[in-house]
Amino acid sequence: MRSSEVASRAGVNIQTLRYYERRGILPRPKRSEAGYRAYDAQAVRTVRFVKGAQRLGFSLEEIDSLLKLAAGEPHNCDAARAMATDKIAHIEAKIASLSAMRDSLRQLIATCDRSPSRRECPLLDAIEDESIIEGEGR
Amino acid sequence: MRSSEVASRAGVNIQTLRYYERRGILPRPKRSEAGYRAYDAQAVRTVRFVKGAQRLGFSLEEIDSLLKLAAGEPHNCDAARAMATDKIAHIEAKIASLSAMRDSLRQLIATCDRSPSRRECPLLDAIEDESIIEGEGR
DNA sequence: CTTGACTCCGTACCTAAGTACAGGGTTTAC
DNA sequence: GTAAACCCTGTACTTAGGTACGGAGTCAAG
Repeated sequence: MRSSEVASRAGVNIQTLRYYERRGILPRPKRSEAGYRAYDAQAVRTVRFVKGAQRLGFSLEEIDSLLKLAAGEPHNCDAARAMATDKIAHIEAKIASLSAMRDSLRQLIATCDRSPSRRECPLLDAIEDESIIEGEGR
Repeated sequence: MRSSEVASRAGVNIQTLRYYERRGILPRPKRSEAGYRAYDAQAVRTVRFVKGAQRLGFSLEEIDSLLKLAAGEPHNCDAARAMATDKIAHIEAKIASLSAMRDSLRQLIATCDRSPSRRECPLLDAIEDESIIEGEGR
């Protein structure tokens, strides 16, 4: 697959592919005789994952570490488990905040026939400040 | 409460408060005789919400619309309900992706005593491309 | 009554994550 | 065999979301 095909299938710009390659997020693909990049189908999946994870609030650095983890790095099982456990904690914190937001909005829907100031939507309190103590989210 | 207190309580820079004010995300607070900003406790909650929502992948523009919704805008109940319903759909899509990511990582933990290449972690497929058809996420 | 710690404003700068451009080679379709 | 439509590289620009800087006013403590 050539650059433009991967790009259009994954819904990104061609330059973005090069950018990800430079960042080490997308592996350097094989090249044709003329030096053209020849991607496999995996590349599309990877890029889609990256874009999706970004929408969930992950930085490229975090996404990079998720990709490495999914690819079998680190080799050491205990280390891999520890990393995965840490990621899961972060993810569950996000899920908890989102669930609380959803519940607030449902409450708004239920009470929105009242005067606007009397509507109930405790959205501001939906997000507990769970920073997870700088345990770094790399 | 003066700027520095709000900033430190909410864990942001003072300049960030001014920036949010300019963006219309934080309401212009009352001023002291000398022109100093005098914030109420609500400001801290608002800023914390903004930072939390950003970690969940919302842009300031989206966050602005969530804040308005929570504050009783639009007045019209049907319009407010429609907006809230739309937000909920977006939020649930995020929750679904995050849940799938978490499950993938759990699977990794369960299978990580195998050789790294034999570990199972379908992380790349965890995020369905649910863009919600440009239904705008304002 | 001055020193240090705060505030104001406007403007300029920074980082992350792209995106575009210039100047060049390749491939395919007529 | 040449134009359209690709691709390459390196470098420069852009956007969102801040952050810092300069010059000036304020206020409490010694």
